Amino acid sequence: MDEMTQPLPLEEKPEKKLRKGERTRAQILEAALDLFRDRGYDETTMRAIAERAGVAVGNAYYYFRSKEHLIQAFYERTHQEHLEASRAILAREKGLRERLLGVMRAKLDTIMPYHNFSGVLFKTAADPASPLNPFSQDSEPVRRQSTELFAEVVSGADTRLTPDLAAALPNLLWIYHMGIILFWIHDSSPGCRRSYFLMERSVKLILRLISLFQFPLLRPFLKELLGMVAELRAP
Amino acid sequence: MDEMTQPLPLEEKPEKKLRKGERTRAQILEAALDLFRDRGYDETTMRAIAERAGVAVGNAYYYFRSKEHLIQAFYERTHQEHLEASRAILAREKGLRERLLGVMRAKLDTIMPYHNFSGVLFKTAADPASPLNPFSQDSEPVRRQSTELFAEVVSGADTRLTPDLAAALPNLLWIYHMGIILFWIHDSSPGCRRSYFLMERSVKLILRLISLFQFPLLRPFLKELLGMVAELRAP
DNA sequence: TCCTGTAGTTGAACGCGTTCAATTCAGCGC
DNA sequence: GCGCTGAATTGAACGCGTTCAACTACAGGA
Repeated sequence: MDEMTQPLPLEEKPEKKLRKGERTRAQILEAALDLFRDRGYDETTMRAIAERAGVAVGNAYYYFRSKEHLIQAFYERTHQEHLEASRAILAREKGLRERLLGVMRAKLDTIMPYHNFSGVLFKTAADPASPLNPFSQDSEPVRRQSTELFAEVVSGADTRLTPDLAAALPNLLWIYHMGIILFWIHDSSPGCRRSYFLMERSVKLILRLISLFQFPLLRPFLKELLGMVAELRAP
Repeated sequence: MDEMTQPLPLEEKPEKKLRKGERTRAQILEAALDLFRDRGYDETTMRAIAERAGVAVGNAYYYFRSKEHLIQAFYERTHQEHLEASRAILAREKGLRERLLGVMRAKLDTIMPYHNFSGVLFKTAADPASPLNPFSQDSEPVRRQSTELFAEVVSGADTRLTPDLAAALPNLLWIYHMGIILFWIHDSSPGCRRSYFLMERSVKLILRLISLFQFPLLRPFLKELLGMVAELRAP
């Protein structure tokens, strides 16, 4: 119901119709999200979206390159919601465990309302050719923001970490959180409680692992793990 | 080039045309896989498949419920190829490291020719509603066979393992190998060498981890990890 | 006021996956 | 041979996402 996704009025010309295209774009997006929520993605046609928005089919393609790109708008919306929910948690909690747990729980809470049709959503997201897939160039901003969030989870905590581990953790945690989401997508337990269970237990395990890595016995192992990740990130 | 995927001649009637439908089915599948490999999935039309198979387009739908179901045939075929390639390796190698490395390398070698359209493969596989997704009831047989393969990798090795770890390893290794495939799908490096690199390095790490778990210091951690996995498998 | 270029808009048309009523084929009892 | 039944096969047709040549609206300079 709220106004547009990327409302960037660079030049403030007249008050009312500062850019006609932006209004049309918002109408199309709103129509699409409404229909997606009501009927599901596959059951919503571009013709129906255009009709509800009061424009011709071709016009929708003037503002959104494809039907999938309409999903991306939704995707970014939940992403923003998660960032805001996380900010409150990170301002409150200081322990690494509480911070990670809070951010991960906020993530699941944010996407929970959309579990029904998340399948189609992430189905397209899993395609390497799709602009929606989390590893693509197209979604680099969202990925970077997300990784920075985990960087703040780590850096703002009162836990002491070795520099190399602290540097690698944001990316490792981002991959970890993708794994939890992948599990959640396939989770059909009531309320997705298995996903919450897995998340809580695995967060516990991660913190245990982190503290274990303080022991000199495990340092070589950690070194090798971090070396591998570093080499993969810089081909 | 070889003959059909599921050649199960239950009744041996005449020699040549024991079941006409089976030949047609094989022709369609062969045409589809050839075209998928040469042009990719999206660029291959059902009309092109039918034409190459020498049948009408509707006939393809008599044998395969959808274009996606043709993927499943591919999935099972590469799976079988991998099983056979692995058998030779497991008969030869006795070290756990060599066995796991060999099986994982065989996996990548098997699916490499199809890297072009593997994206679509995982795209459909990621949809929880799809019968193709690796966690579904429908693909349980393949998943079980695959897990049993990793069970043989572990049980046939000369490495000594604690019983609880040995019991959980097959499932953990199956999940690990899914992760490698996920990386491979998004790997655009020449010859997918990054995937091979990740696989080799991570196999090393896994064996290091396994030997580390012999130390009493890490036993509680292992216990907790195995406990979590067990609880997730039996909801 | 007219001209011109750009942003915005249209809808017919294309190729696709998929469906299905209609048709042919193959095997079997008589 | 005949008739029957189910398997196999056909191809036109449907609805879909997407494209694009053509059109309109409008701001700003001459």
